[in-house]
Amino acid sequence: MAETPKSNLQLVAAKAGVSVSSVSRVLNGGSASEDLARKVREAAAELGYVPHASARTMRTGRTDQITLAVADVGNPVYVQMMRTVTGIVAKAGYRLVVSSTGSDPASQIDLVTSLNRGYADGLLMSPLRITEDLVEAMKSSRLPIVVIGTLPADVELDNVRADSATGIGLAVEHLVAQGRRRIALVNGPVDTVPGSARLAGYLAAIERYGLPTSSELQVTATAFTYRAGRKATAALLGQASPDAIIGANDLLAVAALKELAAAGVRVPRDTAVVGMDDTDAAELATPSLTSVDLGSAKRAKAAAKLLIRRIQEPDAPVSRIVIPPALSIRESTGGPA
Amino acid sequence: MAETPKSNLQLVAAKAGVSVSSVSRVLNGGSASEDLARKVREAAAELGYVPHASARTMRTGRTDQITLAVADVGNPVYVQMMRTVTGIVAKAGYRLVVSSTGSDPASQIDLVTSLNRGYADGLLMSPLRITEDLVEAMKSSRLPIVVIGTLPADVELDNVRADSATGIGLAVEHLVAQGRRRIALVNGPVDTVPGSARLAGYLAAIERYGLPTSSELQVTATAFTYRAGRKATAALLGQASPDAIIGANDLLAVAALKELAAAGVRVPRDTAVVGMDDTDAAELATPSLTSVDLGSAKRAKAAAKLLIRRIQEPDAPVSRIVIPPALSIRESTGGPA
DNA sequence: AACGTTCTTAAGAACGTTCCCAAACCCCTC
DNA sequence: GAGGGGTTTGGGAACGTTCTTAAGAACGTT
Repeated sequence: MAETPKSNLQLVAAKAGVSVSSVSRVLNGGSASEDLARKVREAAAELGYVPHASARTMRTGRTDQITLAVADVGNPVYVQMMRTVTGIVAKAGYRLVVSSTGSDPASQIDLVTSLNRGYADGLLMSPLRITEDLVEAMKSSRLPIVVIGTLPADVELDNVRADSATGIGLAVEHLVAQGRRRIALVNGPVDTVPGSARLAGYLAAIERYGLPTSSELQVTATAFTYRAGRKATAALLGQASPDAIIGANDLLAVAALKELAAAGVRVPRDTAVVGMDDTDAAELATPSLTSVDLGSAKRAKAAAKLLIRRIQEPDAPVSRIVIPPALSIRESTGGPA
Repeated sequence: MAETPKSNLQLVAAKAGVSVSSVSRVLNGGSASEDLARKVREAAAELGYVPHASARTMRTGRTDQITLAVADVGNPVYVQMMRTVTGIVAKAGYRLVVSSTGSDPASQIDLVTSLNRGYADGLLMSPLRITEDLVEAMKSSRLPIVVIGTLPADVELDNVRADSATGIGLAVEHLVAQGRRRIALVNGPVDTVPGSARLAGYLAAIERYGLPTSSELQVTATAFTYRAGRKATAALLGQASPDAIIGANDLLAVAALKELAAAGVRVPRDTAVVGMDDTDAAELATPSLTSVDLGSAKRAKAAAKLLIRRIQEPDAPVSRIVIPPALSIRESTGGPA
């Protein structure tokens, strides 16, 4: 390989015949005579000088990195968030470090404490499960953290949340308007933040419309994944015959679509299906999937901006932002092809 | 917030009543008397000491970070790679920095040179387009780079490549065995590495089986995305009536499925469809998608291991690994439901 | 009791940068 | 031509860690 020699300020200074501090000044846009600036720039270019990130961090305390922690890089809703956040963060001059934590609270606590190691200026996280310990760790962090998702009311941390309850309300309203009455829920684990929120929203909406609230219409997948969704839907179909199914996220809903197709049930004629998150997967499904847009892209965008603001103004008041849901109607509930 | 005080070795040393170097020694597992070790550990725990990453990097030259550069975080094949790499890399004690470069060569060159800033110990990249400049930049990098994808033969860099040509051969063989003869290709941009490889593989296979090689059977999408795939397939159907379509990746193939459905063409009865990459999207599609497994997970795994090895032994001989393809047969070519 | 050996601890340099502060220089005015 | 202001440049400390080197303590040997 055509080795680029390792270079530093000192070498550049020597080559240009000036002092180290002058090189630093020129390269960081400080005031300098034209002659000096030219010499420095030439020497730097010739040596292929690039500043050493850690050394700079040490001196300035800034890393120009932001960490995004997600439970599962394979979940399309996180993919959507990553895509959005990458853009925002890059525009503000930060690099994005993506960390896949799994759903385990312990590894998330690790992540939060390791933030104090100083390899990021801030943390963006969307925890699936929130424990007291995690909240404690987040509160005592020296570096800013913005949570994408719901937090207990008394926690003084910036956060951007969805409104699952209203979102499910939209789905139920839409289904009821089409004459559906036996509306089932294929949920993810209820000990997770989205899982519990969606169950509560479902129950509230069902009651509001005076629909049957049989426990046979509620099943819980072991995870928010396609595979778990297939199993849960199979169990559901074995114990009830719903005329509509709401999946707690798009993957579960797509799984329901596939399981219904395998069972010979026609969608939407016999059973309508609604997903949540309105990810790419909803559009790609066949039939395309009506889905509750919980604003994941907007949430990610708002959270990233919030974090960047807080890094710049650590003492700004705590913000809590709620992104309102919307319904994207597609074929799986009789919408346009 | 319950501020954790900022702590460093000096504070811990003062609290324990010992020297800074002793604290460092104890915490890094060097030899020390039991008494000293105990005092140090107590003081460290009490202050909630965590070592400062950049300071350590400065001294040791290691960052414990590995960067993975992908063109598009939304492409399921990259998602698959990310998932695999995250695991391998974490097990070896590295954090993963994911960088979304887009398909622009300039930003990839930026990335390579910025590697010399020293915020990662190595780079894993899967470039869509390879230019001379990019190759030059990669060759002159001081830090190890492993390329996932095909490189010009004379480039002395570790790389792990797929065998698209053989992969397409498998697809064509499978289709021909079912009596298909008008086999179309929905390709991505041909100025990309996968795009050109797939076109070449397609042409070779078509010729090998003595099939008609009409240019009307070949269309090129503007990108490897669903949306571009819909347009390209629509154009294809306007100019030819293929009895099979090969998509250059799963997203293009899913787009073809949807476009065929919209046109009232039955899959696989009228037209069979094959994708490439064998991602989650293939299984989730309806009908489920036969797909050429180009070993993306295996490639990512091999590349990550190669990079870790090279970081540890910079002078190891250059490795070129080829992962053989396989065919996952599903409903879209008449496979099992 | 003096000396050598081994083990434990401490002092201090170094990594590459930024930035405060002081030195050097230039130009103008009296 | 000496004094003053302003601008340009350089010296050197500091960030927090690791690691080399050396000093000191403890112990055994002659």
